Parts: sequence; C-alpha cells; structure tokens
Amino acid sequence: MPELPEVETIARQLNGLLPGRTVERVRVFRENALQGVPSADFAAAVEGRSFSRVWRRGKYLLFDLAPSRQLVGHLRMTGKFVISPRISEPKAHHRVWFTLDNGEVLVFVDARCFGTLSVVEHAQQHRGVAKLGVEPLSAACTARSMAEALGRSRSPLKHWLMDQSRIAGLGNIYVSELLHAAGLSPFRPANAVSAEEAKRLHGAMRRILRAAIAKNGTTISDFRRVDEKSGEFQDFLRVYGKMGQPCPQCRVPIQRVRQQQRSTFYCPECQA
DNA sequence: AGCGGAACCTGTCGGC
DNA sequence: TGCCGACAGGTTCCGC
Repeated sequence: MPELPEVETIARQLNGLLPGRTVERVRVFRENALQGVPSADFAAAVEGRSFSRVWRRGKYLLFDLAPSRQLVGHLRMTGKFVISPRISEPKAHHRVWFTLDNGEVLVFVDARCFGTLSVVEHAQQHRGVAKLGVEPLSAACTARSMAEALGRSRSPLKHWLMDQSRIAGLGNIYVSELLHAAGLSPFRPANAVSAEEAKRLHGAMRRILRAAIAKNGTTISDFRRVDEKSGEFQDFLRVYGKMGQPCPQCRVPIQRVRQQQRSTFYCPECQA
C-alpha cells in the first residue's frame, strides 16, 4: 500500500496525536505481525511507556518511546494505523491494539497480514531500517551523488529506484511516475544515465514526492489516513494504472509490462 | 551482481 | 449468480 508520501502522511498525523500518551495495555490478535516475537514479550516491552515522537525512515514508521526504546512498524501492502474510541471487541483485520491512557486505542489494522511491528532499543538495530539508503528529500541526496551512484550499477532504472538500500522510500507507483516525468525508460541501465539526465531524475523525484506529500498521498484502493480519509494524489497520476490511456504529453497509449514481478507503466514515446 | 521465482496472506475485480 | 484466475501500494529468501 504505502510508499514514502503515504507513510509520511501517517507519521505526521500520529505525531500530532500520540506524543505524551502512555500505552497502558497491548493486545495482539495476530502473532505473525510480530516477526516471531512472542506477544507477551512484545506487550511487556511497550506497556507503561509513553510516545515521544512519531516519524518516518524510508517506508518504516518509527515511534520513539520514553524513557527508551523504539517501536518500528512497516505497513507493507495493506497495513494502517487508526485511533479508535474505547472498544471491547476487535473488528475485522484488527491485529494489535495499544490502549492509551485516555481510553483511546491505537489500532494496527492489516487485511493481508504482511505488515510488521517490532520493538528495539535503537532503530539501527532493526535489520530492515539498518540497510536503508539515503532519504530522497534530504540534503544528502543530491543530483551529483545520485549520478555517481547510478554510474556504479547496470541495473535497469526501475529496479535501481525500487532498491531501498540505494534510495529509501520509493515504490511501484512513484517510480513509474517519476521516470515518466524525467522522460527516462524503466529499462535503461543505471550507468547509461548521463549527468544531465540524473539531474532531471533527481528533480522529478523530489517534485513528485513533495507534491504527493502535500496531497496526503495516493489512494488507489484502500490507503487511508489515520482519520480514515483518502489521499488525493491519485488525481495527479500520469501513468500508474493508466494502461491503454493516452500519454498526457504525446497521446501515445501508456504500456504496462512486468518487471521484477511488478507492473511498470510507461510511455514508449516519451521515455527513452 | 543481479535476476526470476516463490513465499508471506487476504481481498477484489473481471471474464466466462 | 458462481467459480477461477489475475492482480494488488512490499520485502525476503533461495537458487542459478
């Protein structure tokens, strides 16, 4: 489900609601959300601690706890967090409850059960977080550093951009969109991208991610914010899901192909 | 290094 | 209406 803009949207909303709240009780309805950790251990590691900040790294949600520890969450395809008034029975797809000191419940909801939660002392101890590459909107991610990294790989651009250890947070929707915006083919080997093209790619990536965050992300089917509202960036998608429709730039029909067992959408005319 | 395939689970949608 | 296959915003492991 969520890529960087959707996770950022969730993190900002939770950060407006959770800091200062204490977790009184944890209830786990599906063990496999916890990556093998017994639910009693998970609950004991969180209960009695307070939230101090909620933020994002790549597609991971990081909940800083006080006096120590971090809750690390990944929504995978269908995970969501919602804040519910006091409830007594779990609803469909409720996986974990964090009952707060004001009676409300932070609920981890996940239809497909791919999403994960874990507790660590420091996020860097988390295997997935530890291997994340640069944040695409950070000052460290420059057109020049991107060009240099591209030059060291022969991977097709689609694959290169999806690799979380290179740039953290891009997924299937935004990679299709930013390659179209940059006029680059998803099949182009990374090291066949010129410095000028890398600059275009970098610019398109930042522009699209910022625009998507400003629209609270993209809702294709079931992404919801914490307040259950949809994002709005789907109205601005130019190629993702648009197979057969005319390219907004040149009117040639958008193509869909399989790359790494995922759908890639692109314009065969504009993207070389 | 990098790719294809499968696995993790469930829901939805389109075609027949 | 009902069944069946394809597909879904992600990640990880395994074999070649």
